[in-house]
Amino acid sequence: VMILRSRFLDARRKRRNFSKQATEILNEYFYSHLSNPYPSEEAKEELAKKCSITVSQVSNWFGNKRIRYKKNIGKFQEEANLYAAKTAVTAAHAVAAAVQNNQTNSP
Amino acid sequence: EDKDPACPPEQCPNASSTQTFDWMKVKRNPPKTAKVSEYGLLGQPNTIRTNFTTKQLTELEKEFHFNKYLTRARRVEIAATLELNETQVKIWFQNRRMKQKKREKEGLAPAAASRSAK
DNA sequence: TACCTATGATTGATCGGCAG
DNA sequence: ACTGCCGATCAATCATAGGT
Repeated sequence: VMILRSRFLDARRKRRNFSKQATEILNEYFYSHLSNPYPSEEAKEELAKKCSITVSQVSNWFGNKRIRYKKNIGKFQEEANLYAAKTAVTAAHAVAAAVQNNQTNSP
Repeated sequence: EDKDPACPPEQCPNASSTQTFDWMKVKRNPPKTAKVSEYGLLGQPNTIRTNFTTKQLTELEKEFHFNKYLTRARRVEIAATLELNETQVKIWFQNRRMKQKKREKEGLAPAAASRSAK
């Protein structure tokens, strides 16, 4: 096949892993939205800013994460529980705040 | 901000671990790049990702720089020349346009960022 | 150094929605 | 009803980074 793959030998070779904190932020979002891990364009921009990476990289990360997660859920179980527990608290607080806020201004 | 459509009122009373949500079950239909025609025994309709050759990509790229959009006639011509079906050529141009747009976007954001940093 | 897994990026093709 | 395009995503693969 002469490995026609050498057709572009692109930027993929200069790949650098994201920082530990960036991965932390992305995983927190992913697992706290495990029921629907599809951040909106706005959410992606926010994540990109927090992680100091581009929106495309955020998209790539979620794309890879979703595919790899469902491919082998068991392998991510530990990680899932870790983040689920970590974010369950903040999520609960957010819900509580939302509920209270909803009560104060309900027509 | 963002809402969680799944489980509004009371939830997570059980399930120590995570459940399997719909997005995890999503399965895409295999590519139908097949040419329904002959394939005697081994029913192997090209249900796999086509790997374009360097020659095909070079030609497509050249055509793209000439015209971002294809006309029916041009598409037929190119498909024949590169031995690809019209759908593949059409899809290649669509993906190429998206790629172009993404590049332009990524190419302006950094500039704006450096300016705001000053 | 060799080998294997984790991970970011690329890309042909699919999905849903919209316009003509 | 049918077709092309867009935007997002999928899914498989590439090539490198990291660990043993």
